[in-house]
Amino acid sequence: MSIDQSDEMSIGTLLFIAQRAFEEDIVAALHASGFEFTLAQGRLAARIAENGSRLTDLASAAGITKQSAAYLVNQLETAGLVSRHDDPHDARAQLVVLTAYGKQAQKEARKIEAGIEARWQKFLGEPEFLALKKQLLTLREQVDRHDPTH
Amino acid sequence: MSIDQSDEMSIGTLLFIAQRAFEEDIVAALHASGFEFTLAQGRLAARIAENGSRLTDLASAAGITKQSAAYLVNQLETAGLVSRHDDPHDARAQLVVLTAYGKQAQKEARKIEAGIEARWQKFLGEPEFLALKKQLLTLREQVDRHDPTH
DNA sequence: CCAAGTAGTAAGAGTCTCTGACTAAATAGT
DNA sequence: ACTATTTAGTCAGAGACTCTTACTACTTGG
Repeated sequence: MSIDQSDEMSIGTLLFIAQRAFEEDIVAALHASGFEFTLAQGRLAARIAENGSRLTDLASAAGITKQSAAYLVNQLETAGLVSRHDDPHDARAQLVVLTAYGKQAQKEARKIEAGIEARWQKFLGEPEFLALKKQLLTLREQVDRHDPTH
Repeated sequence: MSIDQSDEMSIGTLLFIAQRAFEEDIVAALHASGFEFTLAQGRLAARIAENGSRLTDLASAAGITKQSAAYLVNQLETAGLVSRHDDPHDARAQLVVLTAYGKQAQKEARKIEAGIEARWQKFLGEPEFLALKKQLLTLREQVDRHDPTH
């Protein structure tokens, strides 16, 4: 975000435009495929690990409070996309796990994502697209305070 | 946004992480400099042209409804960052213009932005950083439905 | 001059997020 | 073991942002 003119667009604004276009395309395509969820729900669901994730970890990964994460997990649960299970190793904790339906949504989301990436790769050229991803990955290592590898 | 594992991070998620880090850094730095505004206010203010912008154009550029834009402009006006003027060429329209204080905030925001960009450039290397910006700019031409050059 | 389109407002609801305060379980240091 | 601290999650309430629907006023193109 910035306060500047549109003809001197900052990298923040450029990231914003690309990022939102990506998200909107996914939500629209998922909607067209019969899956109904919101941006915030999707962002959280995207961070659920294969064998389940703790609420606190999801919140941290998504960069929101655990209260906000709980709100979203409740909605995903109501929608039948995730279920909660007690963590066998910690009686305080739960594991949020994708249901079969949730995994179906995940599969569809991945397919849609791959389609968008393929389209973008065509716009930019393959080497440029791969370079873009690589640079964003490098950037993430520097800026993501929730990066699990930190 | 996606539903996938963190170790197979999509470009959407990577864009999200970088974009949010950028915005959060700016808001935090502006706050430290004594300017108080929110992400949404800043995103809108960033799109106000030198000689003023119409509410509808701001809304379109920011990708929100004109009602939402009006809500944000009201807040920016209350905070003394912008003022509204009648458009001399169209009695229906207004021009939203940065006040002197708003321009001061703009100047500060640009300085902060430049600092973040410099830091990122150091992380990535200059040619890689410039390539990143160029690729994002190309992407914008393809995906931004609100691009004025479309 | 009239029909259609455009700029902006008004009211109200929905979504997402936060802060502050809390319970219960785990853990570290006596 | 016992206690203090930390961690996982919940509850309640408020605030920020956005949307939809409906409207007024002005402009523009026949």
